[in-house]
Amino acid sequence: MTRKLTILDIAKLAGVGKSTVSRVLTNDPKVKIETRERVEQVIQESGFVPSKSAQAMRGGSAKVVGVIISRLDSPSENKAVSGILDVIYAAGYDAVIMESQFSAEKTNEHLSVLQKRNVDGVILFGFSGCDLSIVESLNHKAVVIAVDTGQISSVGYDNYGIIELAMANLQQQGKQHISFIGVDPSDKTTGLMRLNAYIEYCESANIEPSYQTGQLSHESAYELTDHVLKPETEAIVCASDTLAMGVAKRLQELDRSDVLVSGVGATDLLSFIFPNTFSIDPGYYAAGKASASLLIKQLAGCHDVTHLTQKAMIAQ
Amino acid sequence: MTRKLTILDIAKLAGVGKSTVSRVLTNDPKVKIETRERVEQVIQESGFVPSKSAQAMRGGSAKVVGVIISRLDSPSENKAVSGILDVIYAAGYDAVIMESQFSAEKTNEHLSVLQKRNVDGVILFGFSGCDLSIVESLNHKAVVIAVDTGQISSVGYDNYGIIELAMANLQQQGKQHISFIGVDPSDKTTGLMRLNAYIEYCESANIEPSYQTGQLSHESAYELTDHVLKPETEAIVCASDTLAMGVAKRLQELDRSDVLVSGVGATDLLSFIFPNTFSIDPGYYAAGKASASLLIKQLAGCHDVTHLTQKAMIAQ
DNA sequence: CTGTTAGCGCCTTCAA
DNA sequence: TTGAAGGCGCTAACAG
Repeated sequence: MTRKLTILDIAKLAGVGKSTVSRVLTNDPKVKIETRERVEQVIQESGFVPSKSAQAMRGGSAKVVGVIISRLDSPSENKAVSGILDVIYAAGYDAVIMESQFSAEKTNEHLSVLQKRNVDGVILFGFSGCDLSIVESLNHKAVVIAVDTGQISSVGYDNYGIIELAMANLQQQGKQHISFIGVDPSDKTTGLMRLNAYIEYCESANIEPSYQTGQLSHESAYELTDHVLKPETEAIVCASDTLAMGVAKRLQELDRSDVLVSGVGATDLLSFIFPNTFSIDPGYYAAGKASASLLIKQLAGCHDVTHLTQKAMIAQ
Repeated sequence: MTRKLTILDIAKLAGVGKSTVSRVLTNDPKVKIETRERVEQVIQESGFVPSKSAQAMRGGSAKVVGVIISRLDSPSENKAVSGILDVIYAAGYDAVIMESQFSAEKTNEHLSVLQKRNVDGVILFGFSGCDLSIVESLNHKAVVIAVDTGQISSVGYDNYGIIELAMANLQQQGKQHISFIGVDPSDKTTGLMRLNAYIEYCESANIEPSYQTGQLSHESAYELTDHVLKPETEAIVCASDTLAMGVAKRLQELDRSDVLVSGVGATDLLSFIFPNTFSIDPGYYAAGKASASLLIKQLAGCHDVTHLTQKAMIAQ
C-alpha cells in the first residue's frame, strides 16, 4: 500500500498549486473548467481521498452528528433512526450511533465522547429519568426525541392523540366496552400519558374505564389480560404493540375472537398473526426525519427552540 | 459559550509550555507529578476538551471504526451490533454505523466516506451480491460478517450447523417426517447453504426431503406451508424465525398443532406466541463480539487473515 | 483564474 | 523534566 496521498501530491501530479486542488475539492466556481478537469482526472486515477480529519480541523466542522438511541433493538427507534439517517446523509453529514440502554450515566458518557469528537450536533432519544442538563448546555446543537424539555428543541409523539385515535376508531366500529393495558406510570410517556389519555377519553365518551399497567413485555400483558376482560368487553387498547401481542395471544387462548385489540407501533407482525387487531403508528419514521431536519436547520444558524409533535395515524 | 480552548490556553493558565500539556494528555511518564497535577487541575476547571480531529490528524488514528449494517431493523444484526459496540467501546473506539440496505452501491459509497473519515477499521455485514473489492483493498483494517472471502478476515455463521442442529433436535424427539421452508437460493447463505444443509441431512438420515423456498417474509412462508405439509408431516424446519412465524401461523389455522416448527434467530416472540416451536441462535451477539475483537487485534498489528465460524446453539 | 502564505490544534523531536 | 520549533493535510485570505 502506497503512502497516503495529499493535495500536494495531486497538485504536483496535475502541475498546479495545492490551493487549486483544494478549490476543486470544495467546488469553488473560480477554477478554469479545463484545469478542474485535469485535476479531477488525476484525483480519479490516483484514488486520492481527502482527509476528513484535516478538513474537520481546518473548518471546525466534522460534518458528523451523534445519535444516542436507547436500545438498538427497539423497532420504534429503528424506524426513527432510518428517518434520521436519510435526512442527515442527504445533508452531507454522517452519524455516530450510540446506545444509552436507558442509563443516564451512559448517556452522559456518550455525550462527553461526542463532544470530544467535535460533532456538529446531537440527537437524543429521551427516556424517563434521563438527565438533560448536559444536553441543554449544547443549546442549539441538539434535538431530543420523545420527551419534552423547555430549553431545547424536541420532537415528541402525540401520546394523547395515539390513544384517542385508537379509541375513536373502536367507537366508530360500535365498540363501547373498551379496556386498556399499559405500562407502569413511572414511565412518563408510554406509561402515564397514554394511561391518562385512556381515562380522559373514557370520561368524555362516557365509557366505564377498566385498565391495568405492568411491564413492557408480552408476558406482562398476557397476564394482565384476565384482569380487564369481562364478558361484555369488546376491545382492549394497548399502550404498545408488544403488549398487544401478549393480549391477543391470551384472547386467542380464551377463544375471545370477538374482542378487538389495538397496539401502538405499526408492527406488521401483529396484524399478520392476529387478524382482529390494528396498530397506531406514532409516526416514528417521520419523527426521525423531522428531528434531523430540525437539527440541521439549527446548525445552519436558526436559533429558535422548536417543539414539534408528531401526528399519529392508523397503520397502513 | 466561550471560544474553544486549546492546549495553548491551558498552558498559559497553568504557567507551562504547551508541550507539557500535551504530555499530560498523552500520559507521558516524564512529567513531574506536581506539574501534572497542576495541569490536570486547570483542565478540570476550564472544562477543556482536546480536539479529536486534531489528534486524529496528527496521530493518524481517529479511534473510530465504521460499521456497515445491511438493515437497521434486522433483529439479528442488531444483536451482532450490540456485541460489536460492547467490544469496541471497551477498547476506546467509537462506531459510526451506516445502513447498506443490501445495496452494493450504497455500501461502496459508505466505504468511501469511511475512508475519507480516516476510520481505523471497518466491520461489514455481508450480503449476497455485495461487492467486496473495495473492502479487500482495506486489507487488515476490515472484517466481514456472514460471508466468506478468502482475502479478508471474516466471522461467519455456521449455516450448516444451524440446520443440522434443528434437524438433530427434531430427530431426537422422534420426528421423521421433516419438511423445510427457506428463501431463494440466490441468497447464498440463508438461502442456498441452509437449503443444502437440509437436503444433505435428509440424505444421511434417510429422510424424504420436502421443501420450498421463497421470499424472506411471513407471507411467503405462510403461503408455502401447504406445499410441504402432508398428513404425515411431523415438523417443519425454517431458515429463519420470520419464516417460522408464517408457517406456525398457517399451521395454527389448519389445526395442525401436532407439527413442530423450528426457526433461526432466537426471537423470543416466536415461542411466546406459538408453543410448539423452537429457535436456533446462530450466535449473533457472540459473532459481533468476535468480529470486533478480530478487528482490534488486526489494528494492533496482527496481520493474519482469520476466518471464524460462530457456533450455533438452541435458543434459551 | 491561480500560486503563495498562514495558520487550525495537536504531538514529537531537539535542545536546554 | 521542560520549552521551542516544526509539521500533519487542508482551507482561506492575499497577492499576482
